[in-house]
Amino acid sequence: METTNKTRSRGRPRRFDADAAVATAQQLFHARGYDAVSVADVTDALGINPPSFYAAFGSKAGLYQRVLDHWTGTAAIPLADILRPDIPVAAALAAMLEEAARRYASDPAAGGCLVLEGTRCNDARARDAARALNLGAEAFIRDYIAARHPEAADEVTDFVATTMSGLSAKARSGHDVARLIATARLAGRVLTQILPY
Amino acid sequence: METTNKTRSRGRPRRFDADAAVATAQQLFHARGYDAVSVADVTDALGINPPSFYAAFGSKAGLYQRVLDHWTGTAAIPLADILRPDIPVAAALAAMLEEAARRYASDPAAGGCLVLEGTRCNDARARDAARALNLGAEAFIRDYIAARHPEAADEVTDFVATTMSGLSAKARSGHDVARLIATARLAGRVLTQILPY
DNA sequence: TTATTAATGTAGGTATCACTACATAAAATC
DNA sequence: GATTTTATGTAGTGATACCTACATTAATAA
Repeated sequence: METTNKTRSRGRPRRFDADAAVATAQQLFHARGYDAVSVADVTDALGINPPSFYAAFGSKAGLYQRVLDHWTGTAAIPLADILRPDIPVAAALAAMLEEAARRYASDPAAGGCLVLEGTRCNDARARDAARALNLGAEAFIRDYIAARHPEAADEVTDFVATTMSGLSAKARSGHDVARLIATARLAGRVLTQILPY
Repeated sequence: METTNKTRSRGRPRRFDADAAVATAQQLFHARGYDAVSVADVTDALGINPPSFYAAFGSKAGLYQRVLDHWTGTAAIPLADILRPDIPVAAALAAMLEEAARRYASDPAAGGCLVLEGTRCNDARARDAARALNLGAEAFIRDYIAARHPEAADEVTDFVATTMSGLSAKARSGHDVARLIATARLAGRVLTQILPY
């Protein structure tokens, strides 16, 4: 049994699998938050020593950036699939809120959205990285709404983004998936009320 | 000009005004969050040394408890005034959300709710103290709703609590008072829709 | 004034933080 | 097998976290 090392191009192979390390780090950051996870926690979980960590990731914030990239490709809500042009905007946004509720409560060890929680940490680099990702997602939502309801796009985007922040916060403070979905459905009612098509 | 020292009972008077210190600490905690404020930050702001700090407050978490108590008496949303029995429940809850939006964005240096943000810090004692206060507020809201709409109380309480968490988070990430109020009004529409009286 | 009691200032203790210098070991190339 | 290259293990750096021992100063009581 040997490591795969699919990503090596030339030279020596890596002694530990950086991709698997990113996945492990993602779990840690999601479960405890960026600030509460120390580099020692990560190196212990990976069974490596600090020099290996810094050779691979450069810094704790560098690892977090890698985690966010991995998360975007694997665990992010697929907005492009949910926000479909062939259904009413309100229905799509309501589906997005429900999907958020499901995901935020899906992992009992974690809770909340990795990115939204990351926007609140105390390290400037990690916070800015998470905020950039969140701003991108909100811009995508806004554009989707604006295509059919340009006059309501800003307001409705703020509403759904605020609701998602609240859902993430409540997921972290213990609300289970049923309570989160009930809340998401109530928020969805506003959308069907003000966005007729 | 001398210090008032209203709270001394017997023995030596205090050399610094602990009540004023709590107010200063409240500003620091509200502006930067519990984790990001160090004891050194507090002692520097107060012009005192660590022994005086620990003689007065016992610990950083002890100071935070005092701050929460002070906040309850001065800066908390007056739920008992807003949640009136002589107006429709939906109108009262909508007014509460709007008032939250106003307060969360009122201090440009702070942002968000001191208590809601405190429930997310990394110190167990401080977090539990903030959570206890938050749970008490939510129980008050739930009882208010249940008096006229017992079957909807749990669900609606979750919805307004989640909305307030979202408003606090968005206040911290830069939404101004106008955006927060617009979001609060949208949330309020759901309430008038499902709570007829 | 003297004795007592309380708050302060100086200085430091212990732990943990992110991060690194350096020598060693292991893997690939020749 | 010998050489080169790279990741690793040991150990530790400087900064900062919360908190405290102890001697001193100041304010009250006697």
